[in-house]
Amino acid sequence: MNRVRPDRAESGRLRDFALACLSRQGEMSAAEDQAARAGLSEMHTLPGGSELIAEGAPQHPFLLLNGWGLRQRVLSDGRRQIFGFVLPGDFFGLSACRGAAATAGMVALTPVTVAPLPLLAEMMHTAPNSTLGRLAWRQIRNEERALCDQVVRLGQQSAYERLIGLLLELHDRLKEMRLADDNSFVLPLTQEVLSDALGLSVVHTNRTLQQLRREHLIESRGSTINLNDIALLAEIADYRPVTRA
Amino acid sequence: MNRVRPDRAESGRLRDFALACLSRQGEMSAAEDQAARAGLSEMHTLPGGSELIAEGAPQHPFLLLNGWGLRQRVLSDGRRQIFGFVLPGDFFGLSACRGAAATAGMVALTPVTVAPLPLLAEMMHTAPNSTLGRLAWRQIRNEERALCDQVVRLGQQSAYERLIGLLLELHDRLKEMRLADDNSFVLPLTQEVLSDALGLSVVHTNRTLQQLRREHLIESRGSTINLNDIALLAEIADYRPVTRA
DNA sequence: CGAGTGTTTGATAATGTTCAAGAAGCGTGG
DNA sequence: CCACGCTTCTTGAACATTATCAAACACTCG
Repeated sequence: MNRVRPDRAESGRLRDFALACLSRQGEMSAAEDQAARAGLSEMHTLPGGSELIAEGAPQHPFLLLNGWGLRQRVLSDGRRQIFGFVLPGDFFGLSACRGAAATAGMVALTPVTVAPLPLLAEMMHTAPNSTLGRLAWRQIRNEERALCDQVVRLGQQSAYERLIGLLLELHDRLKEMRLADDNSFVLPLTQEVLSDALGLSVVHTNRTLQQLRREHLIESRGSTINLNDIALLAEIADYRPVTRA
Repeated sequence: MNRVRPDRAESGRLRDFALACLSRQGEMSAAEDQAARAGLSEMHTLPGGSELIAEGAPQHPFLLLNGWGLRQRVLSDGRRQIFGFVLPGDFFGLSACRGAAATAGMVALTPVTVAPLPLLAEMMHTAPNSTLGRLAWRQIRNEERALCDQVVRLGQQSAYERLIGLLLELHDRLKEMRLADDNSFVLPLTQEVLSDALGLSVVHTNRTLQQLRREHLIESRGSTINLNDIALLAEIADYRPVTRA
């Protein structure tokens, strides 16, 4: 495992980011704060492509501080389905059943910085009304909600709608973490990854993206993507904004 | 609400079934047993088509004693995606966050008999290691697992594979509840419902079913369906048996 | 029997995939 | 700074899968 510690300035920035995430649902108790800081002091960076959780393996809770991950399953013939993306500020490695095997693999898409938060799994069960406990449950619920959205996309929507729906979801989630502008964000995904998430071939994803660009619904410079008319996009894809209460 | 109480013989049978479901994960404490019996004494039957939980509405925990339900979302243009089916012995109306809005609607597909179990939502948080608490979590985890399976089906599999995968899942789950034979079961679904679950048109579902029959992989008499070679079917659909530990 | 719902069929069209190859971008080492 | 190799993106053409439309048939229930 190619673990590296982020440099001093970066690690300070990430610690602040983490503490903001952790107290989004309310102030942490002294004990929680201490546990969180202990976890944060162990933050480390892993290269893109690292497998953070193997499907079916036991899992431990982490907070993603930087970079993108994804949750996936690989079929025996090599096909891959991506369930969703894990963004900075998301917790991962949580399960409703303590110590249960992971139902999905978790892989780093870019280099990622993560911090272990073993207490999260504990508090989820021992102190469900604590700040950390509530965070953990909220994460599980948000994941369920995102999975449902994914099912609807794949089951009922056209390539065009699927792509729009996913872009809107990512934009929403990044904006909530203050990692996106009002109508643009950095999308570090190859078209192949996008395709595996949307259940499309790479070629078709490419052509659908081109169509969106031709229609001036999106623009892209490098990996930055611009959503030109979010209200219109949302209507096209029947998008329901995430209520991440 | 067209509530009806099941007749005496039926209600006794269902009570026994429920108690078996409730103690599958271990014996209930005296308090749990009492709460369960209180809920069971309020069991009632609703006609097919009843909406048991509205999407986005607050939800309360129930045990499904008889009949089939489904979890779905309806898009604004009328398209419907079915997330999965709720079978006898399943709990529904549970959420990781107490009092959270339902992420999916729950509708009775056939007439259903249900029993309220308000304690389940409580114990999930207050006594996570109790028999009922563990049951509740297991249910949430199983739902997540089933949702992932559904995403893989819709995203990566052909109509042929999807249909097989769903039939195998239903058979497995029914068998676990002793509601299916070794290789046959009653499938009370119209092809339209099946289509909305599989993300296919009714016509295509029909033709795919015919193909399976032509190849002698399945047989059907009325609504009873026969899986003729489960091992082969499982291989075709890359099916992973549900570990409902 | 008649109405309604569910299933089956054929013909045609849309959507998406595969294959193959070329162009563009990007990091690395000389 | 350039050349090289690699990955990613783009394009065209042929093909496969699945949807849509329209109609006939079957079954059940009142």
